[in-house]
Amino acid sequence: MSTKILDRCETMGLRVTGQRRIVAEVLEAADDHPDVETIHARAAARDPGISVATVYRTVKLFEESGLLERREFGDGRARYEDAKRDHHDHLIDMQTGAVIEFVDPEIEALQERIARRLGYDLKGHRLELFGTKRN
Amino acid sequence: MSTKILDRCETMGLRVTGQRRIVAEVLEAADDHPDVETIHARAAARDPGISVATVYRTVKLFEESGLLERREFGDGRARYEDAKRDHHDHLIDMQTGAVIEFVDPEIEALQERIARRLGYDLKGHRLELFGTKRN
DNA sequence: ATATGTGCAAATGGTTTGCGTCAGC
DNA sequence: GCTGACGCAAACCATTTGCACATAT
Repeated sequence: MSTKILDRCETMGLRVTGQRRIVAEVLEAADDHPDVETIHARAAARDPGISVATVYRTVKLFEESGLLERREFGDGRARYEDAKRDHHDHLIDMQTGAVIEFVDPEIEALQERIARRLGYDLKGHRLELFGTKRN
Repeated sequence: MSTKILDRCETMGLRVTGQRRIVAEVLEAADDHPDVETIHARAAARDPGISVATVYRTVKLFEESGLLERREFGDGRARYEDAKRDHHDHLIDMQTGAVIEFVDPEIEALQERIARRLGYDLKGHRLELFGTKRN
């Protein structure tokens, strides 16, 4: 399967509209973690007529279809990124809002180990690990 | 310093009102992670006249004073817990909303190590670690 | 041709705030 | 008594939704 969001969109049998094409391409090109307002701004640069409501509907659809992943970093708005990127986690500076991406195999093991330690059944569920550290 | 929220509230020089006393006691007694609506419900059981606005103002004040810690688990509402409890982190089941508390010294080291690896200055900042795992 | 997507504006849900009144110190 | 807290209702902000019209297939 192609790595492009738009192609996966078609593969999923979703209708390909002008707006969806643009939202897909915006997120394809993004190397950050844009919120809906930002996605809309970037999309509007290509099609000034696109509405925020459509962006909201589109990212929600894409997320439910597994094309995008929704992130919530505690600032009240959702952020999105291409689901097909290599797996990674995030470290957020709550003072500055800076987002640090990283990959650490230990986290994966840790999550599974902790859940297992507590007798928790993992099948089909998504687990989010929230760790806090004050310095 | 006493371990009771109310005492720390006084120590901080905050005015002790009937409502603040109740909110402090509600969170003192809580062994879960109540959101504002829940805190208000529990508080209203003692003083039916207490308003949600006051609960919002109080938990915010307490958080800024370091008496409480605010948590956001991705469901759109903030949750609070006593800041003086032993340090721990959280694992959330995004399907059921189940909150699993755990302590794991590796997470601490991991957070510091990752930030350091990236040349990030930690001083005075609070870092949140967000890890995702699908099963 | 028909089912589905879009834009607009109104509605929602959590949280904040202005204002007049009340209470802690 | 003065400063700050409370209750109420309106305001806010991110997100969702109803409806009339437009468009992909």
